[in-house]
Amino acid sequence: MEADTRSRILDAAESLFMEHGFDATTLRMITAEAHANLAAVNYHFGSKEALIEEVFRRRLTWLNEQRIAALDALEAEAQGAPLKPRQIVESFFGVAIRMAADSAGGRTFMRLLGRTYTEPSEFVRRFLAEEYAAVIARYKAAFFKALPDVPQEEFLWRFHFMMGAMSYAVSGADALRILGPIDDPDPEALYARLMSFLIGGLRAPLPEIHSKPARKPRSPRSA
Amino acid sequence: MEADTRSRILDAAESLFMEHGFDATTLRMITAEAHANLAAVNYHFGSKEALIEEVFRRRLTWLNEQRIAALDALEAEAQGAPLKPRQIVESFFGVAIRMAADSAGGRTFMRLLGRTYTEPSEFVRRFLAEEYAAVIARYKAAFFKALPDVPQEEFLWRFHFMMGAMSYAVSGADALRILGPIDDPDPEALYARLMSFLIGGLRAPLPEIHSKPARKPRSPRSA
DNA sequence: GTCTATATCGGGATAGAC
DNA sequence: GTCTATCCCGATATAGAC
Repeated sequence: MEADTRSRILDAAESLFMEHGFDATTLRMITAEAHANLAAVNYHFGSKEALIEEVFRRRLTWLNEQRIAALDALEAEAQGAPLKPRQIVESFFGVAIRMAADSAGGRTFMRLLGRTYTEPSEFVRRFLAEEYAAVIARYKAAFFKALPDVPQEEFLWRFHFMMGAMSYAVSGADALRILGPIDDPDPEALYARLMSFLIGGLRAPLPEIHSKPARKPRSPRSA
Repeated sequence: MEADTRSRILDAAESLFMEHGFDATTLRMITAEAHANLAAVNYHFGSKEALIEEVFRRRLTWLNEQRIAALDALEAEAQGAPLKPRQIVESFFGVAIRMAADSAGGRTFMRLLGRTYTEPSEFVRRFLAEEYAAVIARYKAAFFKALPDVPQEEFLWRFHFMMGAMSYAVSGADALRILGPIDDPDPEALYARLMSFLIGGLRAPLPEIHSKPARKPRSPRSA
């Protein structure tokens, strides 16, 4: 608990960003929680925006390195043969679920990341795209090789859907409570549940793209 | 485009909330976009918080009524027999995808809704839970009847995962662009893709809950 | 119902002592 | 590296004329 000021600020910011969002979180809240002085943020990071970037960078870099290392290991073992989809899914999302299971800030961070992924805030999304570029390229290649029968565009959407399911998975029981009372699952169970679901979705029969022109009643624009 | 002031404010707020989030969106931005006076928000809605609620209410009430009507129709036709999972999924998520396909504010609203669902902001989440209570109860019952072999807790998680996939689906190409360049799909194609994925996930083999104690390398807490 | 003007507050950032 | 004090800005909300 008594890390240096810089780390305490990052921990506090991560937690408060998750709970209140970027804008609603003030530097005053952060420094109060971190038992640091208000001016310390600008001293250590230069600006609030730079602090946000650093909150992501310190964990995301590590996370994606783990993913690439996991893929390296799988591909070395396969000796050029295509991997099983299940292996690829497990290596990509497993690393994330494991981080989310980390009792320290890992869970908080993964929830924050999932929420941020769809936020339209220009500067955060550009930053994320850069951080992800390398790992995405590797996994796309691995998936395309493993699933040659799935059109690439179809696969990209399924990957996107998987990210959505994963994001809600780590966002956890808080959100789920809208569906009704439920226990917070232990991480192993959550991992198993999510993997079944993801593999099921990934391997589902391909859709008929020219499908039904679903009835479309007019939606109201005002009360 | 020349609706009354109240509607113009709701339209502008919906769009700006989606783009910038609740806190980053100021009443000044809203009234400027709506060609209304700054004081008009407080006159028509009383406060920013009440405005936020009204933005959700005006579309969500209708959306969930459609869902219940769709389920009523299916159950009437089935005459007491369990529905097919596919029918239930299509009626719940189909209504949403159709609203998202609406060229007016529907798409904006669905994106906003998906993002808000996992936001921890107390007051919005409580509000959403109330708005959803009736429809969730109905759909839970229908699913439990249709899938008696799936444990209820397992199903709730799968429902939650489906909501996540759906949320990312409507959040659309903006977020997907992190995965690489891709066309904005036409709504029919998106609908077909998502349904395949959701059904595949919902019907996946049940996970082994006592599964592997995934290796857990330590994650870093600071740079 | 719509405007202008303003009260009140709290934000990010910085200067400069220690 | 850490503090106090402060600048400057823009936020929500309201008062009161029209």
